[in-house]
Amino acid sequence: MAPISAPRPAPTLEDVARAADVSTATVSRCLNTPGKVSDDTRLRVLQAVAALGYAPNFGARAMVSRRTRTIGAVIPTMENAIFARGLQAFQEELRTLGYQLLVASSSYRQDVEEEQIRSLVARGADGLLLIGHDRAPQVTEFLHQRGLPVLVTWAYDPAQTGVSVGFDNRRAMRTLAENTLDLGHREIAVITAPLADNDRARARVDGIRDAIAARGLSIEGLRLIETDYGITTGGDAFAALMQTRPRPTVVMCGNDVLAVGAVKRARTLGLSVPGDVSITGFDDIDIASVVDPALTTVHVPHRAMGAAAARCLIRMIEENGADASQELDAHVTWRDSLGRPP
Amino acid sequence: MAPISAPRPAPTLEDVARAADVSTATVSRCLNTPGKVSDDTRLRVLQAVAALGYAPNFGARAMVSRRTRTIGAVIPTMENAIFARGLQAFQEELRTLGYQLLVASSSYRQDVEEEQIRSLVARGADGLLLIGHDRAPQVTEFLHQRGLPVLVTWAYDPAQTGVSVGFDNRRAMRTLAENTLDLGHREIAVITAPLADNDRARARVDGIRDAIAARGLSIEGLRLIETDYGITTGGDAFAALMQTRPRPTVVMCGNDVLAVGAVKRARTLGLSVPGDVSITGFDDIDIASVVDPALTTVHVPHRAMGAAAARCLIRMIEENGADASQELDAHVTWRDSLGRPP
DNA sequence: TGCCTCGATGTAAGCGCTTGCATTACGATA
DNA sequence: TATCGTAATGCAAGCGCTTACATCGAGGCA
Repeated sequence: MAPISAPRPAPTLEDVARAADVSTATVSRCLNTPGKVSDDTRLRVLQAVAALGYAPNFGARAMVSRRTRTIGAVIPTMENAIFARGLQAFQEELRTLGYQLLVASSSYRQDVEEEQIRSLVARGADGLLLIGHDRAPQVTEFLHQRGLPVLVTWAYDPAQTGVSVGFDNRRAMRTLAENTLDLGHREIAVITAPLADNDRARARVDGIRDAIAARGLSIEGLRLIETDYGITTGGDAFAALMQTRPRPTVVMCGNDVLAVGAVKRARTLGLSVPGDVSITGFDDIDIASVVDPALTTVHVPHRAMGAAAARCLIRMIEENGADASQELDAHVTWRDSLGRPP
Repeated sequence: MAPISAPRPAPTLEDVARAADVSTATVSRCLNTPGKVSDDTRLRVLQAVAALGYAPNFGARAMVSRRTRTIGAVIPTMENAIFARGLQAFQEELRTLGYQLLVASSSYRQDVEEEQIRSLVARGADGLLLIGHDRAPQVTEFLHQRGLPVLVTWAYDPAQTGVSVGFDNRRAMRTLAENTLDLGHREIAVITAPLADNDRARARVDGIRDAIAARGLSIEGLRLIETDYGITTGGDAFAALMQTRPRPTVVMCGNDVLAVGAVKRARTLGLSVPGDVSITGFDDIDIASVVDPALTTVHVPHRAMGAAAARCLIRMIEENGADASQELDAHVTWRDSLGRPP
């Protein structure tokens, strides 16, 4: 049992001022605008700061300066590697810019997201990072009237208003689908995350439809299963699709995790990939190259996106301008899970 | 371009008071201690609150109440699935308890961790979640004199002071090593994350040594490579170990990512796992069961640990007691990468 | 020498909120 | 009817900080 010592109250500006024998204003200036203070005063003050272990009180500073140097982010879940990785880069960049990250996750639920957004705003976040465009109008309205800088990421949709840093999910998936069609596939099935409230997932499916339509082929035969994020759920969806007739020659998955589930299940079912059936992913997370056969997927520059988002958002805050949206490249990465139809 | 509307300043308590024709004190009471206000006043005030879209100013409230309902967490990196998953659970539990999560990452660097800890404290975190016990004494001292509740997790070491919620890395790895020895392995090699500043990594290696020593075998021959977290780095280390003579019959890895790298490289080198060489992991993240052959590893209850940590920390804060440490079970999960020596 | 300029410092007014204490109005009690 | 207790409300201090403005002193210049 550690000895119980009365928690010493944190030293205040006034304590420092007294120790250095100056006014609180001077201490404040030392810390914020060192140029306005003479060298020896500054030295004295800084020594007092160090001696007392002084750290400015966040609440007080926030109240008077109307800034918190805190950025709020609401992501669906950290458990998904694509968000974790991008968020890590976002946070690292934020740190170099002198900001902290306040994170909340919505578990892909729009109502939770709204609650989290309001909470972050109430906590004085100077800016918000949000994933995708799908959002109730009253939330957008709320944010807009608060005049709070908001950056949307993990998506870049020219049709949407608002600043975003991301990639074009629809176009990227369309390219992959075109490659699939070029190989001769005609029986296409899709496994996707639930489409409601998820513009990225919808865009990816739309990309597949675009490719099919552009070839003058019929969209009718396109089989599609929506299922929750997970390796097992992906496998189950795959098994179900393999029961349909004519049997799909390729299963395009909305993300790598579902695709990995499909690949694993294919092996269980005694199907060779891509010999009997091809499978594609999306995101290019680690797992995509670990699974056997390695996934042909769409590579998304998660880290670059996170870092770019941080810079863009801070620019919006500090130069309070509506920064321009930024599109990053997401390209097909060829590995082994996509081949010619049997 | 969205129409530029001057950001309306957030309404204050006083605005609400004026609208409801009461004093600010009454509004404050309505929000915090509704019982002390008459029914019709309360109704009037709440209507005004809704009409104005009032939300209390966080800084002001924090300053006067000395609470922020914010928990700070410093983790090595979100990119590592084991932290991301646990943190997600931690955050979800926090949310149900009415707290927000402030996250920082240290990139496994002690100096960065210290900086982040100080920053979180300055921001008024009501409590801190930290990973592992390794920390400069001045940091522990700082935290202690601040009287701030601190919970250590991802580790449970009976020899350490301070409250922790975690598992015994050393004992878990010792068990796995004993299983390995039981299978007849005598040429053991180890790939680990850098040991400096990482008590979990050291504990795992010590667990292996314990097992060997307990069998009366010599520790001398134990080959060990420290390398950064990553699939590729794990593979490189594996390749290097395979050059040593006598060639290891088993490579025990400090975590699953390194182990996956080793397994993939073994295939490249034309070695069969576990026919020619066995490989073990630690953590049991998704990737462990995706790789082929699937990893024999130590299963860590990341989600349960995160949730338990949240409950424990909040208890420490709200009942300001030194809660008891909690040990969770981490057990060996048998899959295919560990077999008899050739 | 006297006046002005300018850099360094101090003074004090809030920022928006909570809360101890004072005040008010009412019904109950004697 | 005079007195008192009580519930509801208001008043105002103060949390720790930033910053506009006032003050002071030391050169520089005529």
